[in-house]
Amino acid sequence: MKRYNPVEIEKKWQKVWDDNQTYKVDFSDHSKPKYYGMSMLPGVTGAGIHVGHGRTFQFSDIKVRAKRQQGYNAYNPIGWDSFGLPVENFAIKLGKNPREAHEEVLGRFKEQLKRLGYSYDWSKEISTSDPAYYRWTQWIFVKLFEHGLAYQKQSPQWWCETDQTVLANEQVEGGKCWRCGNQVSKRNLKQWFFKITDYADEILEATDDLDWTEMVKTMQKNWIGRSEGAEVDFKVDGSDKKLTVFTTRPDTLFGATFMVIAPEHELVKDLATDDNRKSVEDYISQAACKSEIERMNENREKTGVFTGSYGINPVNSARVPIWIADYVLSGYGTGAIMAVPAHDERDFEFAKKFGIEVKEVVLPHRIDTKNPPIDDKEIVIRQNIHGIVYNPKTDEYLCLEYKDFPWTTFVVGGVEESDGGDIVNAAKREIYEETGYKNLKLMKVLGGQVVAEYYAAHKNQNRRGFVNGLLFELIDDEQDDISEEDQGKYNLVWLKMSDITKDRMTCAELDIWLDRIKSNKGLYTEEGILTNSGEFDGMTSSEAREKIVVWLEKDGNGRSKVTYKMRDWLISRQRYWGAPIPIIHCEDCGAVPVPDNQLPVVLPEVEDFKPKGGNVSALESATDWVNTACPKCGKPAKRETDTMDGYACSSWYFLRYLDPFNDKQAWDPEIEKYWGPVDYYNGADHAVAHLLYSRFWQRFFFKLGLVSHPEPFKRMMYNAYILAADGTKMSKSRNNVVDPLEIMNSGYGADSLRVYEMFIAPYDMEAPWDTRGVPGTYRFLNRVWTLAQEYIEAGESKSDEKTEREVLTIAHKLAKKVTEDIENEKFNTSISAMMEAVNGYYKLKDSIGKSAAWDYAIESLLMVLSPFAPHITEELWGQIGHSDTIHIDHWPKWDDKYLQSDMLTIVIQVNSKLRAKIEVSSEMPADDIKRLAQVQENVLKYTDGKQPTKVIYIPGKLVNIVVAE
RNA sequence: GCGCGGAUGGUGGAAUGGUAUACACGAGAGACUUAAAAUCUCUUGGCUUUACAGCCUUGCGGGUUCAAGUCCCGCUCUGCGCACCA
Repeated sequence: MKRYNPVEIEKKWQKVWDDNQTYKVDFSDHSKPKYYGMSMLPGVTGAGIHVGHGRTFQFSDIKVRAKRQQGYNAYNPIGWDSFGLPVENFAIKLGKNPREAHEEVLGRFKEQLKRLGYSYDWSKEISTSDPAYYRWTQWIFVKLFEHGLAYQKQSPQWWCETDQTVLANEQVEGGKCWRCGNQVSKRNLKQWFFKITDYADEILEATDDLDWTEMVKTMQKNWIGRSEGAEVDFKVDGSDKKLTVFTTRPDTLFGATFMVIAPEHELVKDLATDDNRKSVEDYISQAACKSEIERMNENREKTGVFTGSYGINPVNSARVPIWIADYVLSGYGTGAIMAVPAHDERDFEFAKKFGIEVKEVVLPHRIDTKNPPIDDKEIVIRQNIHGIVYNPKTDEYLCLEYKDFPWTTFVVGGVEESDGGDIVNAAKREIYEETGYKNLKLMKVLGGQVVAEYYAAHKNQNRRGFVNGLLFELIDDEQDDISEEDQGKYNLVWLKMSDITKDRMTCAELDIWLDRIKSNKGLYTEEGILTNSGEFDGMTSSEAREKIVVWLEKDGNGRSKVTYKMRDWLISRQRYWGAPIPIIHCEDCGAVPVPDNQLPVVLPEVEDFKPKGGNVSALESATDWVNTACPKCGKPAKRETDTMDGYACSSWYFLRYLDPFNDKQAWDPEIEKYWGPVDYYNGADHAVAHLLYSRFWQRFFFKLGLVSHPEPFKRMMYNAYILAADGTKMSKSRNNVVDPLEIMNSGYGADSLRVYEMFIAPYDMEAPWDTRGVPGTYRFLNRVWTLAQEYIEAGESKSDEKTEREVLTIAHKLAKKVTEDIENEKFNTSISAMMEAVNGYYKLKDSIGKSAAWDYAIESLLMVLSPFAPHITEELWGQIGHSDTIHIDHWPKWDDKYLQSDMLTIVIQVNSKLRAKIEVSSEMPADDIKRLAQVQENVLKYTDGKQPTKVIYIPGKLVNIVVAE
């Protein structure tokens, strides 16, 4: 018997696949359905991939392999993300030119990928730093420029001191550079941007319909951060200027007691009065020095200065002071806000610190669900108080439990004339009258009023109560008797906080009181009913919001407005290793795009490519290259010296994969129409960068008619991290990586590793790496090998009909299970199913041999295992007598008639507890099964002679006998 | 703080509302062997029990249901993302 030698057979088959170009795809072959799937473009930085990457590449390979076997013309592409900061930094570390550094380690990557047996079409390999590729990246830049989607702007942007370049928002993670992990700061520079915000709405809207991992969709939606609201113009008092603010809460406009502008706001100088100029200027220069990180780290303690100017609130002509503070961001909205301290936490903090008025304009609103208002009944307004009495000795609260109704309440009452309109007096009086307690200390007034709506049955009217809650502490037990009438109505009870629940208490606004007893927040930031808001009083927030905006629009003082958190994509980099931005700056003509016939703008060779620092791009030194002629007027002009963000290169590569050698266009739209869009099995990065940028570009191409779908990735599944032995994410920078070559070289080979990578956990769940698991899958493949060898060596099968049937049941079940699991992308359970099947075959091994059943069992096992372990299956496929490759057009069909066996196991429960199991023929009628179930010995023990109240039968599964206990 | 996940044996993990712990790893026992490795077979959630069997168990507390890991309500812990976005 031949022994399983993975190292030998893997080498052999990899060469055969290479020589035969087994995985080469002919795009023009439309005789079969197509399948296009891929994983991320690998970046070549470092010694090679680790097993975490392996899991990602593995996954798409299995998916594509399965499709290829199922009769698809299936394409699994490969290429290299070779431009950009990561590669350049890697080169600097190596002390080499980026091109040399890249080429030096590329071989290692290729070796790893080939040794892992991925079914890439190597004949179509691409690389983003190849001029034949970036010629088209530049062409796309020019197209964007022509459509007004690439523009230059001076503005404060993230700057990484270590990497000496600006970064996009998406490349700043928690205030740190995505590459080097050092803190970044802001610099005010003139930079190139792609106008992704133009597509924000479109992208956002399409997100819900994508067949993507939900988490990524959520991250993208949050990143885009759409907010609906309004812009409101405040006139500046004593000036013809106006200050425009953005707010999502126009319903709180009457509560604006001050305004705040960002230190970078353009009106800063105009607003600072002579008296305040010095302090304003000091504050601005201070804010400019402070890094963004420092701003964040200062525990968000609010700082700011008064400008000396006032704004006029268009709704009520209130004169409100204008402040400058760095908690208002210049890049969002209009860089200025109206501050409503009563209804916004940040404004509240600021107002408290600087002693500014807090004006409440929105009251919380609750409708009593137990006694809801009835339509068409009169609405009566009441001023109410809730007196909540706390006994610190027992840690209990005083409540009234009514005798005639299922009501429990705090002390509730109205404010009477005799109280002088004072809610504290009213509450004390009511507590005394209803409970007799005399000695109380006011702890706190529980915030502002709350509006509670309910139906008062005894008066047949709807009531809208404006309720104040007051918390008292009991000083001592001294108590007078209460009236006999009241004694007949209710009992006094003391309840623990844990017993004061929504179900027990008759109080629609209970949650608000409990919240306010526990916390000292003192402000209400949600929606409610308007108060102190002139003609809008009594309206709900949503109603008022609309009416106020309409009212503002009429006088031109405001308009509804949508704002996004997402900013435009900053793409210039002051670094050498990237696609040069194809722009020529001419003194007369301005920024002129390089004409198509002059593309590519080839990246010049320079002596010293290292970053120069101080906003100077590395390409400045290539003076021969920089100095050129304006394509428009011919006068001397200078080339743009910034290069493009590496993400630009990787935003369209899946399109180039479909036409990698085209030198007339970026890709042929006809090919894309047939092959796009792609299924994407992505690594755990880039959720808001690459995946968003690509969607933006694809939509742009779609508008130009260059692609047939508005979305680039039909299915996108996002894998979770592989954790290293130390429990942290596996990565080069943490120095905890496991090299797949190491495992393969230790004798287990690629197939065992591949199977283990998929077996370890579902793809979208993070999983700790444990190399000790590989021998387990190696053992499994060995068992497959042994099974096949015994099958080959045996003659005619000696099995009887029953065994044949058992073999077929296992085989057909397996074919169905693996086919479905692959479709549903649950590869870990398909491997379990294969292991189970092999275990089953082992039990029947004595009968192995040539027969219809065993032929099918062995062949179908090899076919379903093949995407996971392509080498061993190809080898055994040949050994059992096939001359073609297993990897094309070989997938088992199953027949449902083999899936069920003749006998069923029925579980019998008594009162839902498992008491017996019976084997019955699948033919047996339900009534017979129920009857049989009830006479089982162990069942009788528990039914104890009683008649069942119910017998539930779930066909083919279980009987539940319910008896009274 | 906000948003999105996760929590099941010693470990990784399975379970369309219907036998919880599949499949593996690890551990233990046995067979083969001069011996070891490899291989094969069996055992393996906890407690009680010679056995039959019983009780308990899916982070915690409630609820719905004949039946809950799964659905609903309220928590705890944990991972990830965003974070002064008005």
